[in-house]
Amino acid sequence: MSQKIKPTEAELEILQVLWTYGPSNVRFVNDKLKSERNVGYTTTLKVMQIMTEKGMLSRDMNSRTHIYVAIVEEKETKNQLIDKFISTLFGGSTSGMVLQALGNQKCSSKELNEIKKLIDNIENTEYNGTNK
Amino acid sequence: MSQKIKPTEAELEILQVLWTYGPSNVRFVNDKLKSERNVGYTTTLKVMQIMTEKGMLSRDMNSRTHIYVAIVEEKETKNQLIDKFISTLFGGSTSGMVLQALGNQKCSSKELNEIKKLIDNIENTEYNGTNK
DNA sequence: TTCCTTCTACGATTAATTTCGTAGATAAAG
DNA sequence: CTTTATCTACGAAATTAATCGTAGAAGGAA
Repeated sequence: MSQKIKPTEAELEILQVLWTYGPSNVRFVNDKLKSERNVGYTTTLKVMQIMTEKGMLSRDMNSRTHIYVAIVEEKETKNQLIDKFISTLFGGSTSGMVLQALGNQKCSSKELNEIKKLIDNIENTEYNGTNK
Repeated sequence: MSQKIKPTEAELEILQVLWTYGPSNVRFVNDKLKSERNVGYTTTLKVMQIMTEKGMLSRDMNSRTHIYVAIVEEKETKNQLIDKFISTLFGGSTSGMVLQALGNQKCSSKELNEIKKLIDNIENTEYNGTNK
């Protein structure tokens, strides 16, 4: 069983950068964050240090400029967040959430087809034990 | 344009109750919350009072026991939360989020069919102007 | 009326998060 | 070598959220 991962807003933004671009130093992460909103360098540094203490990140301290790596896994973390989101807002109904998301977001027909394809996949593997 | 609605965790729980059961007093809401986790009566009272100040709720103070009503709309609020969720975690890709949600949650085949039906609907109305 | 329960108001505290300033070390530039 | 830029460490302030205790009003029961 995996421990409960509960990143704060600021932590999530940082994880996004590390998941997207891979191991990075504080300067790089802060630059990425600043393209979205205003945030000071030492603020980002501090949060990343705290995340390291919490075990979300690890860092290579060999060079003066530390390189940080996300330890928490992207897929697992996002799944956990989706889970919580669905259970809080949609009484645990995945389809309820999906219906609302699809009903109100713009989604290209290509994307819609991908989703249908996935659903077909799930339905087809439903009885051979790879999906329960 | 609607103002930004940003309920906290505790506030969301309360909204859920009010959306589900309609106008309620503090006692009722607190009882519902307590079926999920431990929370004191005055805590719930306080949060609901704050929500009223913030304009999320209104209340009928005619009787001694105040009746609270959710002012923020369920659908609109959830849409806003989904939007933020998708943009923070999936770079704004609705299908990305849906794929991950469907891929990792259990969903009955009945639900999957509902989703497919909805997709078909969207695709069919895509060219007659009711959906862009 | 008297006692017990329930309700709101309000203040205060705790806790978690976010933010940033400053100091000191190291590296790079001149 | 001296100056300037950059980095980490650290402390602490500012914000925001969540929790609860207590007081006093109001209602109901005996």
